[in-house]
Amino acid sequence: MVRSNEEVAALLAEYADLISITGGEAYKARVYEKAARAIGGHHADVATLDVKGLQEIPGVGKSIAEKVTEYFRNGSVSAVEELRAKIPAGVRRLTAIPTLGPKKAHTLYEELGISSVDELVEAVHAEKLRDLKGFGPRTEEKILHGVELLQSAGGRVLLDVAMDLAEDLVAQLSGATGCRRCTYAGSLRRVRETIGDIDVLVAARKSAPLMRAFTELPYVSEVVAQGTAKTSVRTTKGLAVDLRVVSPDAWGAALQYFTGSKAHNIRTRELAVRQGLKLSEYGLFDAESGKKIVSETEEEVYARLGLPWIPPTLREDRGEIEAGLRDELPGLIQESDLRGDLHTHTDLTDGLAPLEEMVAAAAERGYAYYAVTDHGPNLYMQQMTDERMLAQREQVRKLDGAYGKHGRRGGMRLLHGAELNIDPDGDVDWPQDFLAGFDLCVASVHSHFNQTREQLTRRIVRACENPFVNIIGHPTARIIGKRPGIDVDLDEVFAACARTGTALEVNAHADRLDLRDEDILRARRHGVKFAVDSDAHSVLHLANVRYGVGTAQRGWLNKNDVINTWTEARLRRFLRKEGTDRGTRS
DNA sequence: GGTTGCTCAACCTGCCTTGTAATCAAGGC
Repeated sequence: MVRSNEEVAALLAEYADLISITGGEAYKARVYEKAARAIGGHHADVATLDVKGLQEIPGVGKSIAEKVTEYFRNGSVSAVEELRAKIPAGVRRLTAIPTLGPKKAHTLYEELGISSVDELVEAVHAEKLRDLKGFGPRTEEKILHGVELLQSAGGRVLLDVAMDLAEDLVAQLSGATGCRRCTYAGSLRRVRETIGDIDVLVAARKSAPLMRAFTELPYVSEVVAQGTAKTSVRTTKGLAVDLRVVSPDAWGAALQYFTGSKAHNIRTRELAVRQGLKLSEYGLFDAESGKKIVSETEEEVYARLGLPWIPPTLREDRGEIEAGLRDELPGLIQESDLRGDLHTHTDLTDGLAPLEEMVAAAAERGYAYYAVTDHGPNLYMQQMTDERMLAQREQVRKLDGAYGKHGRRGGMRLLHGAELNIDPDGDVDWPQDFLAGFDLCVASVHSHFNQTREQLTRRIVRACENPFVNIIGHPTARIIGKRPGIDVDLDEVFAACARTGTALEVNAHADRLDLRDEDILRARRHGVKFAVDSDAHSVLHLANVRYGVGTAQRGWLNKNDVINTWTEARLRRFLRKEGTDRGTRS
């Protein structure tokens, strides 16, 4: 995301919160929330736009456009400052506590002057809340509990953690009495990079046995709410899980509804309304007669709205409705399209498994080719030398062809490569004559993350211009929840990649997912190619490519965009950087 | 406050589920 867009999005979101806390018009708050999302996801830098240009962003009208330009002119927005003066920042933070919304936060501030989480905890212990209207002993307990959760878990978990739990839940509930169908929905089904809570959906005639089976699972530590339609629990690891039981004939409508996203659902709902229909989790109905039209499958629901079935990874209101109406949805890349993995490690450097084991596991996955790319010598802790790298190459050449592809002839081909370190100047580990011996090179940033934007941009562009660098590994170097991405002019990097025939990685490791979906969308417009790689450091990691494929789908990639879906011959041509202005090797 | 259909007004997805005490707030997609 462009940094200035991020700033403006945060400012507008804050304004929306302040409006709801001060009891302003609900619609007004919603409009600012919507504009914040639209600007956050906008492809161009909003700092470069004037009022007219800003108004072309959907959801941004004259008033918001003027506030944005005011922000870039003065560094602040007077309307926001006025509300900030009324409501201390800490009050807004109170609403992050589960079960405590804007109304209660406002009451706490107005009546007791509470403006921070610490003050709130103190007030609860002093039993000051009891005199307030709407606050009872249970509310006090819930607030303390909510604060604890807020401070321990921090909310969202990584995709792989959520997926492991969800798949187990689905397996368990599928075996329960009366379960007709069971799957996970929500942001997990859309393969978002982090998951706030897991939504599990079951089709059954009677809900009670399912709810019971659910709450009795061994890793359920707390039942937050239990009803006939919905039960919410928290697991021993602090994850929130909702189970919803729906009637089997409403399965499609419910799945569509609970998969979201909210923004996507708003759009589908609008489509329904315009056609005199009403869409809810119970089905698609005639608005006048109330007669149910369809609800059993997602395909039927979408079809009746005039849409093809939309893959969950696209359901973010990023143009998928419009594309669907024109019947121009992309043919998304699938995991089965991957013919190989181009970024993996062995125990020669920081991997856990020896070469033979990694290669055997790759062959097991049915790959047509597989690249071994251990770290070069510039990451000092890896203790790499020319001799060790060349010895590995010899070993790779010997194994090449020894592993069959599903037992068929013409076995999996092995590529010998390296993951080079892009140093602060944009140079990499070895001189060109040594690099020429590799089949491919991934180059990545591993240190000096705090250089200036100009330095970082130049650094990566120089790496792209190296005729032996084929893939930029985890391009922003972010670690989700731990380290933000480097401050780099991605548009300049994308242009350099397109110009030099350098692919960008979609690193599939769940704590990286780098590039991220939004940036993939932008890069694609520059004509960049991608490599969806596991960056596996162990046999188990090879399977992480599923998250990379999900992320690539969220970036609207088809298989032609991804070099490791190509045939070996086409891939090798790309690796030689032929036909680009860096096609000087070989 | 923005958008839509049509010049100013109507509409905004819209309803469900749950818990708690307050006759409503919070949270969900």
